[in-house]
Amino acid sequence: MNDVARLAGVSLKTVSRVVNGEPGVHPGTAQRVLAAIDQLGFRRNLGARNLRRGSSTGTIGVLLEDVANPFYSMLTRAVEEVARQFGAHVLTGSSDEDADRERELALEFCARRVDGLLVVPAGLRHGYLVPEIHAGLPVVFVDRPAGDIVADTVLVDNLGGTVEAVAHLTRHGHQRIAFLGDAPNIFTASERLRGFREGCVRAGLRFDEDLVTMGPHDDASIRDALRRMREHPDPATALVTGNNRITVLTLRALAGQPDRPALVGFDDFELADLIDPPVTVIAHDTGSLGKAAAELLFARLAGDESPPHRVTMPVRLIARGSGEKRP
Amino acid sequence: MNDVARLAGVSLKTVSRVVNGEPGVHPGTAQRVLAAIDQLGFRRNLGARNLRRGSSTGTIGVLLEDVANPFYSMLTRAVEEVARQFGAHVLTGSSDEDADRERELALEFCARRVDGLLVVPAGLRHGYLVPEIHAGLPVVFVDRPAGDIVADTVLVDNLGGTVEAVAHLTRHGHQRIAFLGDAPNIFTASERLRGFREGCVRAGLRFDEDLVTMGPHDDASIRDALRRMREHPDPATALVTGNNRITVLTLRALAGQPDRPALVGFDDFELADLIDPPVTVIAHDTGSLGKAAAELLFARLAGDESPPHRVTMPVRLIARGSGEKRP
DNA sequence: GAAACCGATGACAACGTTGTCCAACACGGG
DNA sequence: CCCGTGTTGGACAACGTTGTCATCGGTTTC
Repeated sequence: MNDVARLAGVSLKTVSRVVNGEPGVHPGTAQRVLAAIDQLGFRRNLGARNLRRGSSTGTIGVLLEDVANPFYSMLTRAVEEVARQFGAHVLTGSSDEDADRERELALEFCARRVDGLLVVPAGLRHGYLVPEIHAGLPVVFVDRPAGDIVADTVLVDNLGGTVEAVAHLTRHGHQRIAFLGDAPNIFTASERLRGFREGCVRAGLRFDEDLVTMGPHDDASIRDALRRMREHPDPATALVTGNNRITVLTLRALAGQPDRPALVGFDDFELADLIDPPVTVIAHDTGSLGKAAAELLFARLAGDESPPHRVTMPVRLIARGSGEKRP
Repeated sequence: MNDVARLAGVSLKTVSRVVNGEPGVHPGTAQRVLAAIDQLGFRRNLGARNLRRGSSTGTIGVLLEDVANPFYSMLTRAVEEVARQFGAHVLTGSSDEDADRERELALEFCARRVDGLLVVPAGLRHGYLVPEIHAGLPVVFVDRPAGDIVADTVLVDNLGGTVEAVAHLTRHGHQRIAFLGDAPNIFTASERLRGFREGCVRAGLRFDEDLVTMGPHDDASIRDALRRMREHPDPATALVTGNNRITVLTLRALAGQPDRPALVGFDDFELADLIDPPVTVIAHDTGSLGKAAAELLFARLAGDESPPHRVTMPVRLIARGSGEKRP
């Protein structure tokens, strides 16, 4: 900025005035300044500006498990969209379901003075965020609640969704239903398991531990679980899968096999309708989830001081066929 | 930091020393300082630190079309991974294939003093980046080259891929092959069209304009193109689709139709193997693409001053069945 | 016992920007 | 001719941090 001032033959402050469009600069002078800026390729340092003005950085941090997972990338996109409306930008970080990494990233983002944080929590302890929240940093938890603090949270109706999945299968005559869920320390996984139990109870089915396999899962563990469920003395005729990744692993394991069980998967996914048979899913709008969370965050930034919200987004069953096979 | 100093009864500088782990601080003093830091929930302001030290911000910007597109989210993830190794973070922005928005985002990121920029260019003019590049900002273009400047670029073998797609189809007896491509102003789309032509020539086929339909595409335009190709006096028996989105739209349009044409799609996608028939694709490793680009960027940041590189990543045909149907 | 040295600490300027305040100047009215 | 007024430009401090250098006890060394 000094160089610009020198080249234009004006003072530093005048350049600042021009850059900020403040009134009270002679048009001719402004012209000279702009020319100098152009010639030198000057770009003002937003960091210094924010420091001096004490203003916000116009950046929000998004912490999630893996930006490459379609579920989260849709979420990120929705958040970016909202952020854009508010003139903000998005810093993303993948925690890989590792609480330490999540914490590390969160604190790093705080040190960069993000205006707010959107977190899909991996860990269960979030006490480390208390000082930040206390200092005025808005934090919204998405998809899973914070472990040990109360804060704004936007969830999906995990329980209702799995109850509905079981109901759908029983409506089509299934009595023996298996559940393939993710690691039980993950909130959504345990909620969905709870919903599965609840669904069984409501349908008057006997809840059978043998038919439940929780993760973490890979190709082998899925095949294993499917084999056990097939070889059970009273085998399952249908199954509920706990998230999009498990559903895909299951579909791959079942591909080409005769006598495939009926299936309802939690989470919709692209091409679910093109698989044979088309996959019935419990769908929730990931975009809306991200949008709701981001809007909540920006409402806080705009000064909303009401007590923490806890929003649950609805889910809906999309019947495509895979759940309708008769036992 | 002042508050911490006061609380600990030391000078500002001593706090700075503790925070930075500089030697020469009495352990007892350091203890007091750390206690004060903890009590006040102090977190140093990285912006101010970078300003004073003139050091880098440890942030790189990634500009792409849409973070929600699986192709780009895998790219982002790979970039994030490399960035992490170098202790950097990632600021993402979706340009939505809009050159103005891309420019706006790029300049905004520059004002935030990102250390480098990874760009999947939407526009064709990148002169606006020249001052920045000249000022030492490394920029790597990914998936598409810059319009009017020379810079590091990491591409995919678009031409070779489509040539191979056509060859695969002709090997299986097809003589009439259609091409469904994206908007011709998009580099990858025009390259792939070029490859398609080239493939036809090499196979000794007559290149027929009637069988080529370029985008932008939506559901209706795809159905339209498919209808035209079916109703052609000498109809196509096979088709090549120009990217993952077009492939999916096409699959959906063809679903349930009798007498489906053989198909080879550019870009691999999840579940391609589970569709009936499994979809033969020209695959390229998006992760490697992002990794290569990010590594190039960080090499520049580490001081590599060699002339601009232009890397082309290989593609490979994954035959799954959809390309093998006899005409 | 003085000189030299060491470890611990602090005062101060500076990074690039902007807000506050004042100076210089031209102009018009009395 | 003087004063008020409005327009334009500049000096200076401050944002939160760190690098440089100085200070100040206390200890070792000759």
